[in-house]
Amino acid sequence: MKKVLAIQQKIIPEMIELLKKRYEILKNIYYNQPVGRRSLSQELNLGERIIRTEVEFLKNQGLVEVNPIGMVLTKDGEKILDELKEIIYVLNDYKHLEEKVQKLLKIKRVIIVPGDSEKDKTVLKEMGRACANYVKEILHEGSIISLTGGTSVAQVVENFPRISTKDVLVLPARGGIGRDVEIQANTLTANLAKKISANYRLLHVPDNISSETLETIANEPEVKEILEILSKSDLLIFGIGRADEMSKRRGMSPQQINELISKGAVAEAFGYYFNKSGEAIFRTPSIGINFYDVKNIKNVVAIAGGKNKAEAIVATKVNNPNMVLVTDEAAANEIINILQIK
Amino acid sequence: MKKVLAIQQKIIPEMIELLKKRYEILKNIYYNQPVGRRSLSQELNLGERIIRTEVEFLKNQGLVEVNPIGMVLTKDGEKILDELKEIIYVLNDYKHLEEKVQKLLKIKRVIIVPGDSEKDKTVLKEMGRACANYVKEILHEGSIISLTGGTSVAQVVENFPRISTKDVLVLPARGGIGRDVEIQANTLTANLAKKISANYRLLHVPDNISSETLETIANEPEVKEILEILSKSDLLIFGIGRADEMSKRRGMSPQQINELISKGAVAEAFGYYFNKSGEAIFRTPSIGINFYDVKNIKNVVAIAGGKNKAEAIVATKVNNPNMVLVTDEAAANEIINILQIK
DNA sequence: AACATAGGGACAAATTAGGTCCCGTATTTA
DNA sequence: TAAATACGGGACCTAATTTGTCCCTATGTT
Repeated sequence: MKKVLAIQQKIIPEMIELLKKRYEILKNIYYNQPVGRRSLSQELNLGERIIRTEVEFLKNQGLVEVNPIGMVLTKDGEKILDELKEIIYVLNDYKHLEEKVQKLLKIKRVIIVPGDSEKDKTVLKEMGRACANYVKEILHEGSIISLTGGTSVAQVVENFPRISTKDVLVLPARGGIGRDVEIQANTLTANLAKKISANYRLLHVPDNISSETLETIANEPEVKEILEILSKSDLLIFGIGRADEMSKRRGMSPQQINELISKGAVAEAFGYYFNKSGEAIFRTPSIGINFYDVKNIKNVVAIAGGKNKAEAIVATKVNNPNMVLVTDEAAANEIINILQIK
Repeated sequence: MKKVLAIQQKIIPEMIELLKKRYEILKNIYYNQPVGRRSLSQELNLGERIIRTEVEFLKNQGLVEVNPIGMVLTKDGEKILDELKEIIYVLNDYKHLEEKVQKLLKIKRVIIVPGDSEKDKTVLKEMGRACANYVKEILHEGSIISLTGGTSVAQVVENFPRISTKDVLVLPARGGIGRDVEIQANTLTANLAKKISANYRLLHVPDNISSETLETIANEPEVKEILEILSKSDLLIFGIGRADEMSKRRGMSPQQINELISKGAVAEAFGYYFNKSGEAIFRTPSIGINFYDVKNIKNVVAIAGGKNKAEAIVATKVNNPNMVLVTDEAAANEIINILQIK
């Protein structure tokens, strides 16, 4: 397969471009269906007419169905889309890219999804799906999964296939982070547990409270119990954020934010802020998984994409050789840029 | 590979035409190099401008080199051409075609080359090369190869790779057939022998002589010896011709030709004329391999292409289940037409 | 009932592809 | 040695295709 594609790239490169274009269109229809011609053209930055021509073609090929309410992929279309992913993967030599990033970050594995999640929302969905598939593979009876909040992890949950598991427990990695209920760790925990028919426990802690209150809460028997189980979790899924964005989203005061940034914080993950060297220089006052425990967890899966997250990804050093990173093409290339210049 | 191509046919069907076009161009440059733009455009029945655009592209890809004396394939170009053959092969599902024809003709194997040798001279060359490769594979120490004359067999010899063999003997299957020295069995025998550094013997017999003289010659000790070795040959390569064409080329009298055709002769091979039912109804007065011996030869390789040869191919029944046919796409399709209607 | 959004029709504008002729040059031929 | 041939490349015009744009009617939503 690799050989055929290499030959084709040499002899009919236009067609390979066309292949990518149609793949993008199919993918976008799939993730937004039912969707109209005009919104598609906006999403893809392609002229309306172009979309129209391509859609007409895809319709003739029986890959999309055109209804008055919008366009939908047919069964065939979904199948082709799935098969195209593999082709695109090989075409862009992601395997090679993955290995490169994996070696630079000195982690267990990197999974790269085509595209740029900043520019194309479906890429984030693909990342979620890729991550979900990976997690599904390593899940086993008795697994204790912990996860953080955030839009990326939300996509993992969203795209997690409904499966039935045995004796699996899902926990939030931290208590009450973020304001948007949809992407809070607790919400995601519950949703994932439902999808895989697992048990779950939640951690309810108010935002931005004093350290004394925090300690009191942490010593509550019920909370304490969860924290104990949490430290035994064998699978952690977490998103990586930029320090500037996350501190704002957490509702920190401008002074605090300034202090944080001036101290060199560039990344945030599971409540810790990291500087460029990968040192944890600040901890959000909350309860949850302990930084020093993370490095002993058997499977640590980070998810983050987009060029602007690259610096944060590089900075987030959990010092766990078992870490797996799910990211996108744009971030991967930028990570290489950052680390190879040094 | 098959799967990738199947997906691509669904999602970028335009690719196939383009791929074939560029393949044809590369192939034609290769077989005619150094060649100019204009003669190429004539050869391929494509506009001069279109050749120009394509050649410019191929030049940019580093596949052809453009000199003042003409265009030449680069090393890369040759490599790509070779690899493209495989793709074209799978794309057109020749494997399937080959099996179909093989079953219809009830022979051992059919090897099909893309294209139509009537319209494109390079196709005949490809057939020759394909045949040569097959023969090369089955050659072994002590092989006795016999071959007929004709343009097709000439291409086999022409495209035979230079190899060194041990104890191989090459013989003409028949004496003195045809006028064109270049494609006489004797010439081809000598040429092939040189290419594979084998021994050879020749059969010199004048054309169209009386049967008495023929017998006298056949009893000459030297000739007799060759005929005896000939009957022991284990590899026969022969071309198949149309009865009408061959009888003319052999210089038969109009009366004889008329008689032959009215008796239903449609095919000629190694000096025998066959009717539609595959019965040998006439034998050219000459000496050489015996029809009834042919069916006992271990490897019988026939080569013939072009739509108008299909009928002759079907008619030429040597009743040897070991026969292998090397032909082109056009003939193969026509053979199926003829035999499936019945 | 009004509104938003869907696909499809239509057509001009823009771009691209293709046909044709010419020119300078290098090589072969007379 | 000179003419002839065949080469690639430049130029230009035309045909064909692609693309942008606007409008229309239908359908589902508020």
